[in-house]
Amino acid sequence: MPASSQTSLASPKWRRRAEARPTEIIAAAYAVFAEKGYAAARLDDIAAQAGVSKGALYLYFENKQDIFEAVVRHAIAPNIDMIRAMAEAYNGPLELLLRMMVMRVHDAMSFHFGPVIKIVIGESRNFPELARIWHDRMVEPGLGILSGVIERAQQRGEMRPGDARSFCVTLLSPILAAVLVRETFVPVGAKPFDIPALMQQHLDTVLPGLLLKKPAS
Amino acid sequence: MPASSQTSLASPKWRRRAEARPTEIIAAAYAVFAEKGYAAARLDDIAAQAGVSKGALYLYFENKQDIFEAVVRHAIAPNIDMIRAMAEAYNGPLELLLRMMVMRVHDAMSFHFGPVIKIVIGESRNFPELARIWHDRMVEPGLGILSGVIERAQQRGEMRPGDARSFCVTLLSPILAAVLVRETFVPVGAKPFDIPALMQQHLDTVLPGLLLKKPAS
Amino acid sequence: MPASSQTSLASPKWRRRAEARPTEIIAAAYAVFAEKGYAAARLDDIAAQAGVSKGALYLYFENKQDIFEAVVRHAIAPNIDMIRAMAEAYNGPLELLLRMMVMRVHDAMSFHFGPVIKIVIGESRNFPELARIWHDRMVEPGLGILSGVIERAQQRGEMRPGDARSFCVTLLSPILAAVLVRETFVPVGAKPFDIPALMQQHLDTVLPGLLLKKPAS
Amino acid sequence: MPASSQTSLASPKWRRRAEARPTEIIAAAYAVFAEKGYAAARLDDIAAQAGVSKGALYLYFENKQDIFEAVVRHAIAPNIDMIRAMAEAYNGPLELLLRMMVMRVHDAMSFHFGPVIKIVIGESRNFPELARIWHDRMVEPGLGILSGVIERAQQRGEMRPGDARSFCVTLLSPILAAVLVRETFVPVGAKPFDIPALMQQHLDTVLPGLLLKKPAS
DNA sequence: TATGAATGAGACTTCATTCAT
DNA sequence: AATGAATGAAGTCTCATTCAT
Repeated sequence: MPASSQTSLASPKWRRRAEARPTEIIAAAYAVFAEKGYAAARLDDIAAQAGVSKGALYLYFENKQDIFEAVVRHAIAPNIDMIRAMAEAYNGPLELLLRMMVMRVHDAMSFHFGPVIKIVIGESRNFPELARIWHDRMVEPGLGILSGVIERAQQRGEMRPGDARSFCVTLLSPILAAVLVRETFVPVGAKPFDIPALMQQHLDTVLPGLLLKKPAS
Repeated sequence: MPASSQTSLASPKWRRRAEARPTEIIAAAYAVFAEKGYAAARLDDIAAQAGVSKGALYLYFENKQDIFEAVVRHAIAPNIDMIRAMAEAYNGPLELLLRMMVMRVHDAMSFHFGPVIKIVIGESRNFPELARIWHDRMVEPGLGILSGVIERAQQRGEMRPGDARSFCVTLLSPILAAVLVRETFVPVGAKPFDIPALMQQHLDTVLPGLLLKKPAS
Repeated sequence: MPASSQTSLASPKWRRRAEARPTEIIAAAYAVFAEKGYAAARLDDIAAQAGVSKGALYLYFENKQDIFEAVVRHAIAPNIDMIRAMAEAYNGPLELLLRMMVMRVHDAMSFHFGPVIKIVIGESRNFPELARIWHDRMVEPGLGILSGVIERAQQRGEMRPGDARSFCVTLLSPILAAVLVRETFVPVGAKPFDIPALMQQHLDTVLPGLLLKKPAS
Repeated sequence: MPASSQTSLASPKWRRRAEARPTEIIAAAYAVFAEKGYAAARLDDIAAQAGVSKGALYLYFENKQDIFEAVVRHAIAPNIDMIRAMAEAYNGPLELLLRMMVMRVHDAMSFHFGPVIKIVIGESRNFPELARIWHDRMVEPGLGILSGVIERAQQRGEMRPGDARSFCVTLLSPILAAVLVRETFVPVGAKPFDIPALMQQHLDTVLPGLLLKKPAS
């Protein structure tokens, strides 16, 4: 197929800029990985879904794992940035900040992470690099931001003392549980949770035990 | 945990013990699945770890999925029974019951489920039957038992009103989160949680918001 | 295996005479081979159908091929003997003898050989020994007997001259064809032949061209 | 018949010829199936004989059965078309048409079907689809064409009355018998038939009993 | 004589990766 | 930059045969 000479100058067929390709592949890969899990996802399917040939994947990525790492990075980056920005920019009552941050994490988990985190969890033994990426870029920064907020509040006397990272778990883990239930068990017949209502009730239950009356300074 | 130590004394090479075989295979399979995940676990490895030939697996199980289902059933059965027994037999203060049940779930997750639930989660799309088993035998009964306790306490006026199943999530989800972190992220450098301490602090934070003063009857 | 002393005198459990076993196995094997063909027939099934253990097969037969050879021998022996007896004992008009012999072959093919000859044909490349048995014990003797009858009739001037073995083919091949059609194509929708009627019409058509008026001596 | 002789001149190692591949594979498969039968034919051998890797087979065929079905179709198609064309185009004496059609069938059986029909027969229980293909595309159309010729001749008073399909069996079955003998028993020592001579004698014997003097109209 | 658990070679099939074009 | 035919290693599963009891 000596098409190169013709294509390079005239082809209106391949006008699509090459820079868009990796993103398209990542989007396709997200969909396929979400549906099949890591091992069962076939590069054929990813290529077909992305509208490129199987060989083209290797122009942009090293191998299958590299593609999944890109998917993970893409899913993580904007969300953690947003959470960090929120924590830094906020300037209001503590309770509202906590509620907003929790809901922010909920949105991310619910709409962007669900299928991916399942794979990261399931394949962490075989592909520790995936777990490392997720930890280094999502778990650790996320916990750092929220526990920073908590620690500063503790220093101000607005929160009860205690291990800040554990408080993060108390606040956030229902999101993880609810999303995993939705992704894993609802398809086989589990009664779904109304996740926003669940989180509302959770925070209403938990926050009073965490927050201290601001000392009348 | 190879079974050789037990076998070596009872027989020169190996004695026929048809009844023990399935259990040995399940134990070996648990180990291999825990290490590799579902797809990457090789039947060769399971057979080798169980000390039998590859073909012998098929004397006791239909196929790979059947082996994993047996692993799941074995991991689940004793624990859910124990939790149910505890809820039915108990006859004391509510708070203590809740604390005991939560710690019971923690023990199960921590020592028996961790690696298995990761696989069930990761492979639920490809093997819904696994998710179904887990849901029908563990999630639904477990939630049923605990939410039953909660609802009865609500009727007695000992707990605040609200969706009982959501309260279960509030109580239990830190266990899931902590175990997943331990299994998934600690191996790649995450700072481990002191899970018992975390649970203690969690319950100390949450229970006061859940329990009502028993009306002075 | 010093079990003989006990079994030989007292055992009421194994009263069934050992001599019957091979025959039972052969009968079971006939059924299984007929249903599955050679390669797909499993010794498990043969053993189960015969009501013995798999290992027991090897007490009476060398291996799978040996079992099938026994099946072939059993299917052949009585039939070829009967045909030979008929040809030797007969003492009547030639046409009737020919009709009787053809119908005899038809009965054998129809009721005893059908499934077996299919296998012998299909596996002749892999197991030439099967083809050899069939040829040496069935085809060659059968053709010999019938062509002997024909040649003697030709010498007496009662049949037209020509290659006697080819005349055998003219007489007998419709049986083969009809049985193969019945065994092979009727199960997938072919309109079945009324084989006796077909053979009647065939002989009515063919015999006049073969037989000569006996010279009025 | 390896294809190397053809390939060696056109390309240094091997040129991409996607269109040729399936045909080459079918040719190789024909040879291997003919030698081994269905079950014993190994895809390794077919691939090696076709000069491709094992995996390449699956680029063109679904699985082993699909390959054999392609072999069957390839063997059948041209022959049945030719026979139909002959019956439709012919415009001469009936006896000559019958002789030509029988010899046409003989050529097909003798040179193209022999090994394949053996497998179809032998494996019809396990792979009814093979029998169905053969029946629907070869047996039924073939019988239809020839019995159509016979029925029209009967209506014209040129053939004796009787079941036309049974007359087909009378005419054609020696071909089947002779080819099966050649394929099955000659390799283990059977005296081979001179098939053309056999068919000549067969037709000379049978046709006089089938044909009627054309009424002097 | 009889068992049936156990073996292990070998088959089909899949799919990530490569490479000539 | 792009293709997609081709590879080949690896995995699951089957089953004839063996052997300790």
